[in-house]
This record gives sequence, structure tokens and C-alpha cells, in this order.
Amino acid sequence: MPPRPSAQISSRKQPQQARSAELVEAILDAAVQVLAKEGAQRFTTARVAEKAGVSVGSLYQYFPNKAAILFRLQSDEWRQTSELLRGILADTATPPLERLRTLVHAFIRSECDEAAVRGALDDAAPLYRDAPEAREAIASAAHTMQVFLREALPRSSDAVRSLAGDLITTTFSAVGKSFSETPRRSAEIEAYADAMADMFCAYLRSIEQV
Amino acid sequence: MPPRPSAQISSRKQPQQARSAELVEAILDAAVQVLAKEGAQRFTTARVAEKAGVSVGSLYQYFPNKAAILFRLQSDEWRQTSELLRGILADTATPPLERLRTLVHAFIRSECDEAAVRGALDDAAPLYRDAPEAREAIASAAHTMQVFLREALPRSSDAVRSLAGDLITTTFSAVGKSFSETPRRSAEIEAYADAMADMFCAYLRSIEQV
DNA sequence: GATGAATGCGAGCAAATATTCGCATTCGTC
DNA sequence: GACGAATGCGAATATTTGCTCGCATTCATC
Repeated sequence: MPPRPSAQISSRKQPQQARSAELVEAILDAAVQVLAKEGAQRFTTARVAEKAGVSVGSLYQYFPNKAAILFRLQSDEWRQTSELLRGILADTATPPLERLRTLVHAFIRSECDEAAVRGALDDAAPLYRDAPEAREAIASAAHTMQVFLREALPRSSDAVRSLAGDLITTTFSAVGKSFSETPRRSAEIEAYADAMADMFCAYLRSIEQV
Repeated sequence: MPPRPSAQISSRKQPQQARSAELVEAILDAAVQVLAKEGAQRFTTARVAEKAGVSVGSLYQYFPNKAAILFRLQSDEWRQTSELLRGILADTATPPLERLRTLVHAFIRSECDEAAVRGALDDAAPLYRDAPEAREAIASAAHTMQVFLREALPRSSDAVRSLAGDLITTTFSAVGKSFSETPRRSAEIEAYADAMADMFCAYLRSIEQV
């Protein structure tokens, strides 16, 4: 049972031989499967180890506790999303608002693929979200958004841009979360993403001159 | 430990004498306190009973399981929010978009008061959200929003209004959730609510003619 | 093939936890 | 004050859980 409310997250030991690196991979793969199939509630180190075909003891040689596995999964996903964000927003060849629309579509779609894992990971968030390492990814995303907004809203003040960026980022991830909770049809998803893009665009246009 | 993934939620027995009605009240009060102070993770029937100055056995006479307590709290909150929504949106004396702005402010503010309880309740959502009774409240909110949008977007098709309503409702509750996770200053809250209202208004204006 | 380090194992421990059940107490009613 | 029903109790039970530790196996190097 969780002896401490907040646990250390950092790795216990780095795999040095090939077999142990494979073992870590196997654990992470298994973790995703357990999360998707059993949900956050039934995500246990024993189940992960069994699914990975590995003993609990081995698992604990590379992850200091259960939260570390979850944090690692979330971390990988953040990195992935972060790259998506940067990749799309930095393409200065296309007009800003069009980029934003593309981003919304890409983000929502990626949130809907693997919805089961994302949803379960969100459910488990209380276990790992207090980790200090978590702030970094968020700050990075905020920065990317600010760079984009300096281009999209050249006449606005920093204060306005900061608020707008915060609002968009929050809406983004929050709505994404609620999307991974309920499964939707592909057509619904596209329509929804379009509506969301419309909303962001209308908002940015409306504060363009401020 | 949770023997079944999904549990029954409906009440086990109705209090008939005055003392038992008080007991139920004491339990609910204690539940709120435990949730706010200890968080979802440490929310246990034993702790609630102790805080309420009541034995576990008594607790289980009026609530069939732990989830039922949480569901009851969430239920009460939904009813409250639902009334807020209806109360503000139904006031046909003020212009629609102004009402929407008022609503955003009221909602965000209420989400920030008692942020601790709301946040913990969201964390515990996996325990009770699968209850069939939960759908009802959501459907009711969606309906209220549709009635409002028929007035705000008289020229739009039902399909457009339905999508817009869904988007606004989802954004609303999703952003509300993320607001109850991180504490914010009062000034921040107001600025944020204004920005959010701006966004909704800009969006509705942009699709006014469709 | 010998040696030490890295790796792997899994039974077992120490909590927590949700819920039950037999018994004690109090209520309303006569 | 007596009776049954409603209410209240909390020790005890049955699980589940995160995690450790002593020992076995495999590796890399000579």
C-alpha cells in the first residue's frame, strides 16, 4: 500500500546490458496493455510484471515504485505531444490560424486513438502528478504557444497573449481529457475538432487589435 | 478492497427517525471534510465514519458502499450547478451573450470556491462515474444549453446548435475541472473567466448566420 | 573456466481496505 | 414499563496492495 502520499519518481538504476534494456521495454509495453485493458484501478505492479513475463523483483530494480511507471508513460506521451505541437506551429509557411486548425485536428485525433490508455492514465494522475518533473513539460508547451501567438497576434500586449495562450492550452488539454473518456465516432471527431478550431480562430480574431 | 469494478449506487435504506436523518447528514458533512483534507486517495469509509463520530456499521446502513457516498456528493453538486445554469440562462430580460458571460463568471467562481473538494471528487470519479444515474444530470444540462442557444442563434440549424452546445458544455466543465486542480488568485480567476466568455461570445457571433 | 558484477526471481511481509454480522441501545406506541 | 422495530455499534474477516530480500542465474572479462 502507498506508505507515503508522494513518492520519488526518478529511476532506480539504468539498464546496462541488452537483456535488461529489453526488460524495461517489456515492462513499459505491458504497462500500457494493463492500463488499457484493466483500467487505472486495477493497474498493479504484479499485473504489469505478469503481463511482461517478468518477476516483480526485476520490475523494482528499474522502477522505484508504481508511480514511476505511470509517470514514465505520461512523460513519453508529453514529449510526443510536445513535438507534435512544435512541429505544426513552427511551420511559418502556412498562415497562423490554419496552423492552429491543423493542430487541433491532430491533437484531438491523437487523443482519440489510444483513448483507453489516455483515459486510464488520467484516472491515475493523482499518483504521479505531484512529481516536480511534471512542471517542465507544461512550461515548454506554454512557451511554444507564446512563440506562436507572437506571430498570430503581433499587435497584442504580452499580457493579452499570455492569457490567451493559457486559455487555449488549458481548453486544449482539458477537452482532450474529456474526449479520451467517452469513445466517439470518427465523423463526430472531425466535426468537433472543426468547431473547436472555429472557436479558437474566432477568439483570436476578436482580440487581434487589442 | 473493491471486490467488483462497478458497484450499485442506490440507497440501502431511508432514514425514518430524526436521529438517523442527522446521522446521514453528519456522514455527508464528514465526507466533504475528509475529501477536502485527505484527498480522494485517503478517502475511506472508516475515516468518514470517525470524522462523523459514527461507527462504520451505521454508515453502511444508509450507504451500500463507498462509491454511493461519493456519488451522492457529486449528485448534489450537479443539481446545484444545474440550477445555477438554468437560473442564469433563463433570464430572458438580459441579452443572451451577456447572460453567457455572467454564467461563465458564476461557474468558474463556484468551481474555485471549494476547489479542494471538487478536485478530490474528480480524482475519485472512476469510482462512481459509471453509475447510470449520472447520465441524467448531463442530459439535463445539455437541454438547458440547447434552449438557450435557440434564442442566441435563432438562424442556425439544429445540427450547428447541437455541436456548439456540446462544445461549450464540454469546454466549460473540462476547464472547470482543471481550475479546481490548481489554486488561483481571485484576480486571475476574473481575468480568465472574462477571456473564456470572450472566446464563447466570439465563437457564437462567428456562427450566428450559419 | 573462473570470478565478480549485473541481472533476475518470487515467496513472503506489512500494511490498508471494504464490508459484514451478531449484539447492544434507543425509539415510538400501547 | 413492555414490546418490536429501528438504529447504532465496532471487532473481526477476507482481500488486495506495494514492496523487500535472500538466493539463483547469466553476463562480460580475463
